[in-house]
Amino acid sequence: MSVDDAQLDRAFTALGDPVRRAMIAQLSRGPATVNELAEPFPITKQAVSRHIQVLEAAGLITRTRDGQRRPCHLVPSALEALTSWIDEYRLETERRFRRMDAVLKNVKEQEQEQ
Amino acid sequence: MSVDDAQLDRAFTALGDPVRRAMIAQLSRGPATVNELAEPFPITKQAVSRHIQVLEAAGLITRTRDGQRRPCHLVPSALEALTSWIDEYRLETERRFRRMDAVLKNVKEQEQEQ
DNA sequence: CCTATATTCAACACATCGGTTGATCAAGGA
DNA sequence: TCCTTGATCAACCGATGTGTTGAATATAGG
Repeated sequence: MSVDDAQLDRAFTALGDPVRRAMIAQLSRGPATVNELAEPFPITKQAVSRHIQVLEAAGLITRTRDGQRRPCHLVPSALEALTSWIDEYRLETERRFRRMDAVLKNVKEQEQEQ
Repeated sequence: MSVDDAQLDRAFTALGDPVRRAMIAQLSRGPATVNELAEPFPITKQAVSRHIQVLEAAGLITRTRDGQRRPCHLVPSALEALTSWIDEYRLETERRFRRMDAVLKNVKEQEQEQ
């Protein structure tokens, strides 16, 4: 299952900020509200609220309703889509490296036979 | 093996651009020069050169020297560092979901016993 | 030596990002 | 109803990102 290009843009860009990565880390331990997510950081709640909107637009989190609170929840499948994208190219590169190593090994053996 | 925070910033941000992701895809099929990487895009070589500098600063590629050319090579271990970071939090979230499912199942069973 | 090719540097324009403050909206509780 | 709390909206500011053009550097090759 693949995602569209613009969504990959948003997701990778979202992870390119240390505040948002820390939020991801916190949310992996359970849902949290804006206030709870804001607590560790020396920035305003408004700024945190916008970081959350970025994560939500990227599909990395979803939000529910609990009275006046809007808890955030991590979406593991969205994270999985990113690792899939990366792994496709990493694995292809590693395969290529192995093929190249094999070729070099053959060359060496032929040199020894001379 | 973990990387420092600023390097994660650069790497994830680097992947948050469709041009740079396309370059990663191309480099997974083999090394390429600035000119070769520029060919698919309707932008100047200078712009491509800077995209390459971003990828290099992020540690995602390295460059060698071949006469007047500067071929780029993908660094699979750098990609692996990113999937590791993501997987840590994805897997923790999935474990938590499974624990929650188990709890809900227990509640259901207790209700049936009443 | 002279020229062509590959790449990079420098300066600029414009958009987006990440933060602020102040106002606003929505839900709860005395 | 009134006040508090949680969250968001709007306007603004400085920094950064991505593109451009034009000049500079470095290597290859006649």
